Amino acid sequence: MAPRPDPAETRELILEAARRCFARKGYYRTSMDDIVAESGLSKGTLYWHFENKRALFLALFDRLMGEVFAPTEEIMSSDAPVSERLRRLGVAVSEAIAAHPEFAAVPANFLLELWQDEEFARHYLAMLESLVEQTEALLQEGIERGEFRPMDVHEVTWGLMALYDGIILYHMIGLPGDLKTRLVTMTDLVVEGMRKRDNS
Amino acid sequence: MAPRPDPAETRELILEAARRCFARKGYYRTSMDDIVAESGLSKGTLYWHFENKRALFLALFDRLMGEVFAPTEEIMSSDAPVSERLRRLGVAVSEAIAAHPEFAAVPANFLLELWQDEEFARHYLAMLESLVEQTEALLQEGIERGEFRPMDVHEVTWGLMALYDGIILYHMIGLPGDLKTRLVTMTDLVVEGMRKRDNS
Amino acid sequence: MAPRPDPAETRELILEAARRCFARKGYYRTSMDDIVAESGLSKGTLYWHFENKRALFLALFDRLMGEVFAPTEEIMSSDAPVSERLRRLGVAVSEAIAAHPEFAAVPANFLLELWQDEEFARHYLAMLESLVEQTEALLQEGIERGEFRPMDVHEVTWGLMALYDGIILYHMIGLPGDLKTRLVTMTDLVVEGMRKRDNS
Amino acid sequence: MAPRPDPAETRELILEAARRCFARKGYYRTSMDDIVAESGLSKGTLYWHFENKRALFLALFDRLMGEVFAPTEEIMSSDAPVSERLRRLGVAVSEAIAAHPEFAAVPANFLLELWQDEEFARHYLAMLESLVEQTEALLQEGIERGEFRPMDVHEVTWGLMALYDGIILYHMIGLPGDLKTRLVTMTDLVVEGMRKRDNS
DNA sequence: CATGAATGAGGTTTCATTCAT
DNA sequence: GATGAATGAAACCTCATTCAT
Repeated sequence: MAPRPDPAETRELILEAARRCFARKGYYRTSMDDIVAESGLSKGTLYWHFENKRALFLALFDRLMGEVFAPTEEIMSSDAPVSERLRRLGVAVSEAIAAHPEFAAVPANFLLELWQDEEFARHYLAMLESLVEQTEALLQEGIERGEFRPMDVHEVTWGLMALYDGIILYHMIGLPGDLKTRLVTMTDLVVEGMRKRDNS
Repeated sequence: MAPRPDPAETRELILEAARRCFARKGYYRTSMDDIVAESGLSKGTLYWHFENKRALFLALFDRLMGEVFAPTEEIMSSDAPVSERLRRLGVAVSEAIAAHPEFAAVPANFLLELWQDEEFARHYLAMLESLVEQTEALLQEGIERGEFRPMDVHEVTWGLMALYDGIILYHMIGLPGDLKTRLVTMTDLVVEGMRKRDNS
Repeated sequence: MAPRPDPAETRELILEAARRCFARKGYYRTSMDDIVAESGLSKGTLYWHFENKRALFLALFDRLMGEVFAPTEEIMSSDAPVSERLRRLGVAVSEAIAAHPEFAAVPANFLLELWQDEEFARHYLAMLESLVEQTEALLQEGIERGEFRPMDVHEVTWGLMALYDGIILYHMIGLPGDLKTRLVTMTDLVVEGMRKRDNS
Repeated sequence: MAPRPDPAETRELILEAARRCFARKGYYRTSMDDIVAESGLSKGTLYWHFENKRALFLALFDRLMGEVFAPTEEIMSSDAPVSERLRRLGVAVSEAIAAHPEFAAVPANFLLELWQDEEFARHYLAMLESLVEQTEALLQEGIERGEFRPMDVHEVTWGLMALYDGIILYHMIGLPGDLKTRLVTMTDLVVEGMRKRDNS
């Protein structure tokens, strides 16, 4: 007899296949048949595990965001100087992406769907907001410790997010340059820009 | 029969209708039928003026990028301090986008939905590269004038591009915050980070 | 829902519907919608079983050619006089065509509408060549047995093919006359023309 | 001022362009736009000279058939032996085709349309019948002169037509071999098959 | 006579989803 | 749990034809 397959494993196979497909061709250009072919499973199985294409994408997104942001919490709560912690964040993110080179495209795709899709939008914002809160607290700490000048912490936090997403996006679409170098360079510049000057 | 319309005007009607549609629903979710309905023209007319959906989008993209980047040249070649010119760039871009609220989504579409498309990618890169060259020259001038510390001009230029695209993207997808404020705030932070310190 | 039908049977239904449609209107004038209507199936089903219209036609063609040429091998390898075998071939072909009155138009379609198509041409040639080889061997045997005068076997074989296809074509397009009579009459004339004369 | 173009010349240009297009791609795959491009004229001009695509094709067909069959009358009414005249017919046809290598495909295309198009059918049959009558008379003369055995003249005439069309068709679709050789070889074989034997 | 933009019905194909087995 | 054939709406695109200039 064929060994009865483990459902959790099947789910895994689907997610991995979907990850490869979405990374290769994006959300719209990936068909369920593509994922069927990539996974070696059947169409019915896909629909048994995931309600529809969107739900499959959403599940994948959750897991990917988890992997990318897993190290952040630890870094943020260390007691190194804030500027040092920010730089380490850049390094951590770039390493997470480098470790999964092909999956990295998915968040960009996600934004695509997000934009004008209520369900997605709520989902993504929730995720982003927790990250924003942590970063705001980090910057605030920097100010209180006297590392940074006073500033609009909320504004700069969103600016940093946008900077990171922009750099990651450029990386995904194959623009030239090294991801880690660019993340660190730009983080350092912004950190330097925030730093308290002796004469100020 | 109806009096013969001016072909150039027809082309315009199509582009405007397409702009509204793409801004509303994105590239993939907009069908040629949507544009037909929005324009009030016939499908044959659309295909008479544009080879296919992709070509229509590309034509639209070109024109939009032109509008957004039209003011940059003038700003870049002024003789104000480089840091001042950079800040004005941010202002100019945000105003161009604000002036055409509904069209602005199109470039984001381009990046998000179409980066898998070789033809599109080449097209966009060509456009970006000219901007990169100008910016590199600007930063170089800043260093030579003693405004900025020495740095890897190429790297920072791409980082600035990514920063701008990230901020614009966040704006397009409706994340909270004011576009101009954010562009200026972040530009200033980076400029401050590049600035030559008295004691360095 | 309807009880699950047998896929092989579905394929059969499609082929039969296509056969009727192509016979009625030819390849180009038959739309996939025509075949959908004729088969009572859905468009998706057609495309599940056949990659595209061309592939459907090709599959149909293969089967029809198979039916028409099935009896040839047996006839060719009998030990009757070669001239007798050639005449029997004509009879067999005309009977195969008469047995499937409505399908017969498809090969004509093939030749007339699709000879510009590389893929089709290759396909047809492969089929024809095996037939050509057999016929060449047959004529050669006729010469060696002293039934026929020496001749350019290759040239005459292709001439016979063309004769048959011409006659079948005229039959398909409804020109007057009886298929079998004409095939046999012309075969006999050519055979007579090849025959060794006592005084030569 | 531009010299006013001669309408007859324009008509000629259209027919020549159409000939090239139809020969290249067949009737259905040739679009009016193809002919517009090939001719360098405008769509309106095509429709001013010809009512529609079909009428254009028909006009072209007439002229081509005229060119191919122009020499037949003279040959048929010579007083050479009938067998010799038949052979000359084959030569004449092959030379007419060789002289216009690219137009030759059109008659085959014509048959395609003919098949199931009443208007075309009438047209083609009228042309063919005049040829059939001449050929029947020729064969009859051959019998009366004692060159040929008695036979069903009508049947053999249609058989010869089919033979010629088959050979021409094979030539058009690019099957191997030389057109003239094949026409002559097969004509001779059939003539030989009709010839009165000394001992019969 | 000539032009070419405009038309719209109709073509082929794709694809997310369902459901009997 | 798993399968894969079946569905049909909807996508993109073609093209013969018209007609105001």
